[in-house]
Amino acid sequence: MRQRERGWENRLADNETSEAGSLSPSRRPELRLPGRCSNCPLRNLTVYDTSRAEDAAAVEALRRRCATFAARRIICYEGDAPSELYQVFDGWAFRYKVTRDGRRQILSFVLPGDLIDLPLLNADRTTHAVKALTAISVCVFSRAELVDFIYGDDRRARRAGAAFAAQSAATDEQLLDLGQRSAFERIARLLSHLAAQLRRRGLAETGGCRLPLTQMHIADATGLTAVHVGRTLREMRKSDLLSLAQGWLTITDPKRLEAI
Amino acid sequence: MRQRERGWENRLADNETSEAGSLSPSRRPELRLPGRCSNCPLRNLTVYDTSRAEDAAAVEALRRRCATFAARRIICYEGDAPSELYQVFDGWAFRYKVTRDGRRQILSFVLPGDLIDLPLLNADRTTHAVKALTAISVCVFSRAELVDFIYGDDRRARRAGAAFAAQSAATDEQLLDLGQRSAFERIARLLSHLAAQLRRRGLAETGGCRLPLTQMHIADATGLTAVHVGRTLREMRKSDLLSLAQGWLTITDPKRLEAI
DNA sequence: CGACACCTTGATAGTGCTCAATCGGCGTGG
DNA sequence: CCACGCCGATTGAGCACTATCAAGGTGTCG
Repeated sequence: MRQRERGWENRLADNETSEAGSLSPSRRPELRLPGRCSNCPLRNLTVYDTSRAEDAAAVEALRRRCATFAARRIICYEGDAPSELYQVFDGWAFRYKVTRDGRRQILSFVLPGDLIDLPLLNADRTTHAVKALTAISVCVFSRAELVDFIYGDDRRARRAGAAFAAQSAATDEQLLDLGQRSAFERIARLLSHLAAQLRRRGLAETGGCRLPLTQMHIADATGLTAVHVGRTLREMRKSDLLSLAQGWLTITDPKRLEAI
Repeated sequence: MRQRERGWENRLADNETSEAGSLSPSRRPELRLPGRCSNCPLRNLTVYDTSRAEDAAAVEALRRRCATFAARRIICYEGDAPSELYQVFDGWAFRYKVTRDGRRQILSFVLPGDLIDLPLLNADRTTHAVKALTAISVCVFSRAELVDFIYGDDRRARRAGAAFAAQSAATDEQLLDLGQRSAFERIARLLSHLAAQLRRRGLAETGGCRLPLTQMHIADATGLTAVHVGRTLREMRKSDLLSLAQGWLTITDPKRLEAI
């Protein structure tokens, strides 16, 4: 049975403030902070639709404040019943679960525009922990108020439902990946999926995109070990499929990648 | 790369009518059909709450008809946009996805009381196929009507949301299982989880419960091969943990099982 | 400069897969 | 009524994929 010693990452306390690893200060992009909802670049990517001016105003009135979290900060633990909800504006986080003997599974990465822990709209306890991957900035809402806002109007409730359906489709894909696909396929699909997400949010450049994942994160997301992820990534680089180094992902052969 | 020849099961046409495998007619329970919603034994287990008489009447008015499907009948394919929704009354089904080269992942088993494909409340295409495992009986609703009914009242919409949250928690657990746990653990947890579900629905007896799964189904649900499932099941039997034979599951040592 | 995180590489081991054969049960058709 | 076909379970032998263990290298930060 695999049993992994708790890494340093798991020992971090709530007030950990160190920065993300491998980027030199010059290459580390600075954290952007949320502004007005009405011209938010993410406004048509969220659970609530703020493309109409009155809705944008309503959401902005609902927003309690903005906040930031340092990289590696644990945002919530499994079983918490937070009274506030966070919506990511900039930076990355991830949702994960841990077994009793310390093995970690990353369930999904949370990107700008995503509500951290969507099911909290309909349950009062989280079923997984969340951690900031990079420094992140978020908009903060009262859970009760946001829930009432969304369920106060059936158009909004349906849109939230659509977000649920989308997330459910994504996790179904993940189950297929974890259950049936090889290491090579899993990693290829994870990176390809993340690149697509970033493109949709306008966070990718033509030469590739910033991907602040360590091999350990990829390993925990795909159910592999970091060592094996490293080897597979080398294979991919050698066969000119893609390359991932220094937090930068370049997809060399998008066609072949899609075919996997 | 594993590549599995399409088994006979995948070749079945829509109108397949043969019965489920290994039970002799005497042991095969007969299929029960739905009656009045007001005294439905499943009434507090569904997406809509019919414990109040008026709600029960509303749902019953909404129900178009009852229907049955033969075992092994494919109920819908990935990508379908059905105009009707089914709620299982008796029997088992399962949701699954298939890769291009024929590997199958069972996403979940659908038990009495479950709406087949919950996300269809919020999306118009399915992202997975569904197949009857045994013969099943269902209540049939118009999708549009049921959606309007649920979103027409925010209490009902919230309850449907809670169903979403519950399913999301379940699939998160599954991701942890598939990504991080050994074959032994996965099988133990799957069977233990199914037994708990059946107990909650009053479908378990003290000596165990009926489990109409072949080793192939368990394999596809856990991401293993049927051969390896067989070996692991033998180990479990030998160590007096549980036994599964002839469609009957007996949990010999519930305590030790929970500890896994 | 040292500590630490992260990546890389090598050697070795093990879990679970593949291929193949056998056997019993059930359904079908002569 | 019996033969045959087919599915599902079981077992064995061999191997592939991935994990484990260990060591060394690089870059960043204090």
